[in-house]
Amino acid sequence: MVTLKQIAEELGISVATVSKALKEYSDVSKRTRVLVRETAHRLNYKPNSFAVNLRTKESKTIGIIIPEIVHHFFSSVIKGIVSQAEKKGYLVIMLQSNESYDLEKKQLDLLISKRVDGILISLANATGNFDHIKNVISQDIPLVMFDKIAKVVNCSKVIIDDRKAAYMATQYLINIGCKKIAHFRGPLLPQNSIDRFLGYKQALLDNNITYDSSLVYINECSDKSFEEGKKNAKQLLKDHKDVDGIFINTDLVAIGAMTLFLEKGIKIPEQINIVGFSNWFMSSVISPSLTTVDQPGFKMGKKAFKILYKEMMTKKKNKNFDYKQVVLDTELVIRDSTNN
Amino acid sequence: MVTLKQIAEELGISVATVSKALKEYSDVSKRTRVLVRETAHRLNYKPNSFAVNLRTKESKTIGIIIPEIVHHFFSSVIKGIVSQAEKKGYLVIMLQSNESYDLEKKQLDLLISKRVDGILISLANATGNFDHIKNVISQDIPLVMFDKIAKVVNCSKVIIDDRKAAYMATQYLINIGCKKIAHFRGPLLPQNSIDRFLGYKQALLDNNITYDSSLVYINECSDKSFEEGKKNAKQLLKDHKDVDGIFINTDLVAIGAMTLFLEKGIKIPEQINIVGFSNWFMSSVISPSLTTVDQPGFKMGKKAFKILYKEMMTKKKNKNFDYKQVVLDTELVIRDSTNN
DNA sequence: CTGAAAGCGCTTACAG
DNA sequence: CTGAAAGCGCTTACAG
Repeated sequence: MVTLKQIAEELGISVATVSKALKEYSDVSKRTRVLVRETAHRLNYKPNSFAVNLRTKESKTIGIIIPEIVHHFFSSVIKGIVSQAEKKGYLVIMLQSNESYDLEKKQLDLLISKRVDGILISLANATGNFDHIKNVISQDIPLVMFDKIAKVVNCSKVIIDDRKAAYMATQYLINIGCKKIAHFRGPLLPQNSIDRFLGYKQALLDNNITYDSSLVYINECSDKSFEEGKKNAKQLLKDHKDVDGIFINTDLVAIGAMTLFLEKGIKIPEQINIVGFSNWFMSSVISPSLTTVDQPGFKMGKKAFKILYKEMMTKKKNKNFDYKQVVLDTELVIRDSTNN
Repeated sequence: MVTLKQIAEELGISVATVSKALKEYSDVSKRTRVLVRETAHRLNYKPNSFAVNLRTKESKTIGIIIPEIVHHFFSSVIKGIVSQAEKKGYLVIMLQSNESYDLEKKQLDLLISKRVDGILISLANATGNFDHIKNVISQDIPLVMFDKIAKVVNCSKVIIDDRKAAYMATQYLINIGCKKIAHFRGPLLPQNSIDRFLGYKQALLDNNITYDSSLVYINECSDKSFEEGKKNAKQLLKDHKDVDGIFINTDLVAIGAMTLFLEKGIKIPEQINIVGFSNWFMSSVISPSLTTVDQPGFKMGKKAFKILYKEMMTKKKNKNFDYKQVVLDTELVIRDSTNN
């Protein structure tokens, strides 16, 4: 590999001058600058990033930790992050926590050891203690949480208003005439699962519909969403034959539920109205197509990187930054699984 | 950040000894070793990876370039790579070529500049010239291609036998009695698109069915697969009303086609048998479920990393390595979209 | 405008 | 068993 030294020797000048010429410093003569650049190009010189990192104390690399890669929403977020990062000359290291707290913690350590310039993270469902995150933040390493966040942690965040979105979805079911509305919520722990549930509950209360906890179904295992949807739907039919609407935490679970209903000959939306959450692209494609809350993954990824970038730049100038919380808009996409 | 120097000063010994103690070198007294380790732990010492990289000339990082992140198959491959890499202490930088040759080339340069220890790549559809890849290989940087490969490039590869798999799929359609079998192929360029087409063609020939090029439909734009499936299906109905089987390049396209047929009241599999390719998880879930070729993404990712790892280790010992080509098994998963 | 020098934080061959 | 020294390849403050 070609080094500055070799270019310097080739031209009979010093390494310092070569370095400066390559960086377009103004205190190098035009002649030298041109000569150096030509030689560098001819020898196919590429700066040794290891050395650059060591000197500048930056890696121009960020890390991202998500619970699950094989997931339409998360991969959209990643795409948003990677595309934006590339524009700014940053590379992205990807890690998957597998919804495990221990792994998440270990991976955070890994990224710190690698001395990434910043970290983007969406929490694992199993994460209930946030000391590992706080620890990173207290070291002044820029960190932005997205989607699955911890409200109690003080840092920048990019989210949607899950509560409001769930409220709107439930209100919509009420508006089209549903009287008995069930809710399939996700696992207990993650904040957005909680918020969607709270939105559902609030909408009922505001419309003078008594909240009935037996209408709320939990699905524990998030990597078997489709199956869980079927299971919950089956149970629902046993428990409450007269339910006429369901607000479901995630599209894939909703699709599972719809599949079961169709198998059982129950008509959607005539007998049961269904609203999902996430606007997974399959949801527009299945039959009947699914009414759902659109969750802007790509946009979220872009925004999260932008905030992180600002924090990294501010830190570089040794200034302090304020934490920012961005709430992205969601939209209820009305399709054929509800009776409109 | 704590450095070796600080530990050394704390204990009144040299940096060299601290370094060796931390690395469990045998020529350090037990007492010193223990002392150093305790102090390092107490001060929360983390080696500066920038300095380590510069000295050891490795980054313990690999790069991966894929055409598209938001894609079930590719995200499965990534998951396989990331999980395997983590086991061996490697971090993974992810880049997306967006099916663009120019981007792919630029990103390869980026990774080289970052001095990653190895590269995994699946080619963009637009890539027809392979000099950028050959250039990397000629620099002795370990590189493994997977799934979308270039046959003419001499390097390690992990693939499935697309041709054989397509042959089996087509043969199956023939076996269940199809007389006029169409094929929806992908874009023209990528090797696996070509191979699947050739497998289809060969199966026809071996069964004395005349190959008719008007039965082969191209879909150009790979990020609108579902729509392209519908479009091709529509065209097919106009061109060849009597087709009784279709072998389709990708599940998502197949699902698009099925959707159109169902809309037009055509019965699957009674009127048309459909076989897809990839075994996307939705394919088992839709109605009718889709017969398809299972393409083992997670396994492919793991295998690709393993081969890359071996090459990196061999290179480290300054030995030469032979290129390896691994062909993973595929399986025809028979479901309800074919008449069995 | 150019270059010598120091230093980033580590590792390792070598001397003692 | 310990440590001084050199060096990985850069960047930048400083002197001239």
